[in-house]
Amino acid sequence: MSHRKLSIPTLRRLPLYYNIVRHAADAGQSFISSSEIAYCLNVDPTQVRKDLSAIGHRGKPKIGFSSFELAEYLKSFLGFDRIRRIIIVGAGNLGVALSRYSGFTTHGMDITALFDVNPSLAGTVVEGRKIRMMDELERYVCENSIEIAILTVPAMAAQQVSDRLFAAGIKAVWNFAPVNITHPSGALVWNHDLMASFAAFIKFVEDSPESGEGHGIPLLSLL
Amino acid sequence: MSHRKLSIPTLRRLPLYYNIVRHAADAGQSFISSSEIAYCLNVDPTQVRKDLSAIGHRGKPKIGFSSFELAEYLKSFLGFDRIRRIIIVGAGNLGVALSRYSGFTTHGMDITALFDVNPSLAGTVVEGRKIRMMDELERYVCENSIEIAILTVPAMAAQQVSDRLFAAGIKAVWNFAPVNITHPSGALVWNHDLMASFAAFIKFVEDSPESGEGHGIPLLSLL
DNA sequence: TAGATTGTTAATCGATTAACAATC
DNA sequence: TAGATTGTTAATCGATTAACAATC
Repeated sequence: MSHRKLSIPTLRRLPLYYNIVRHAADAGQSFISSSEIAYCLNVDPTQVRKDLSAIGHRGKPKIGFSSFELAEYLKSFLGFDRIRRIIIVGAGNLGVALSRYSGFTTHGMDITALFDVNPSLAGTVVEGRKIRMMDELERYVCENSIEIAILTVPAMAAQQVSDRLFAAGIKAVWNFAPVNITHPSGALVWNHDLMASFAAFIKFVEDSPESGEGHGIPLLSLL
Repeated sequence: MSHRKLSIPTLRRLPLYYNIVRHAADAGQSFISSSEIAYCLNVDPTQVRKDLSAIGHRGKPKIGFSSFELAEYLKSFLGFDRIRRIIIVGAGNLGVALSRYSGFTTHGMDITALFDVNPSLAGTVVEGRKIRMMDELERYVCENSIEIAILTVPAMAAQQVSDRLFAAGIKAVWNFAPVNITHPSGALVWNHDLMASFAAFIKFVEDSPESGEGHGIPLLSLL
């Protein structure tokens, strides 16, 4: 129980374990071993056991982990069974694409609204959600106690918009703009620079020897 | 020169350095120190110097790094000045959003085509590119010597589509589907599971003490 | 020059992996 | 039972950080 502090690598692996275990459970497989999970992700089986142990889940020696139980445990631990209200700020290509992504809903993330500065988008309905104008932002965030925002505005506007979000009470921002955002203590920014990620990937590919030894990279750390 | 093998963490930081340095150069700042770069990303200045040293770039003691020169160096090192042909397979929300993202073009990534199974999308033009049907896939990849594909198909189809991509000669896949893809040796798959990343973020946020000590997380490793 | 910043070697830190007893 | 798999402690590995001489 009482996980003191999970490392970020562990935190990143847990959702991947969930995908695998959920899939096994759905396919009717009763038990799954740490080796099976580890093989899928190309990590060490010990790593898997250690991570699961860290969040307080016990397996059965000789048998493995009950797929269904573990899936439910991870689901609960990761909070996929609880609803969280989230807003998307910036209803451009990416913002709209994310708002249409069904994965959010199935993982308990309720995207309650989209915001944009462009008046021509006012009232446009995307996936059942009306695009709101930026001048409604503060009131909406306060009245609905929103704490998490996905930021998909242009880089130039990211800092300015973030300042408003923090002032309105937002505690965490998932930032897709390729800029560093300064933020008050007590708030968090998790940068997700798609281009930077892709560039690192390309470079990795080009630096790799022509004949990779198949499945040899820790896919994981590359998330 | 001759960087033997850059670590993945280093590889992920380089594009972020580029963003910062390019921005400084564009703003007319002649020189930038490792500390300035490090501060923006909340990493250690030594880290920055070590990374830059690893790719063979030298700074000037007492002065720092020439913003313009470093920006150009990183641009060249990361290959942003060379054109690479890429295809997007899966013209759904995300695939279309990515194809519209101008960042690819400005970083030398030329998205030459989109593919989808949905016949009703046949011929639809997105950002000047015609959506092609899957039966053209193999021929297109071969004839245009495409080596990199962005995979934005539903999870269920990911493995099957990947098999076709590898068979056609694709060497690297940037996979957005939340499933592990088995691939032949010599090919690489870089998973980019948006939901898993977001889930780790949310969990991190909820586990953090209410009063974070502002800007205290290594934003970096969280990319 | 003196002070500031680089480049690099050495020390630290933490994550991954190995080893192995416990167990169903 | 014997064999397989877990859980955990110890060892390894590699990335980050500290220390400091070199330098403009």
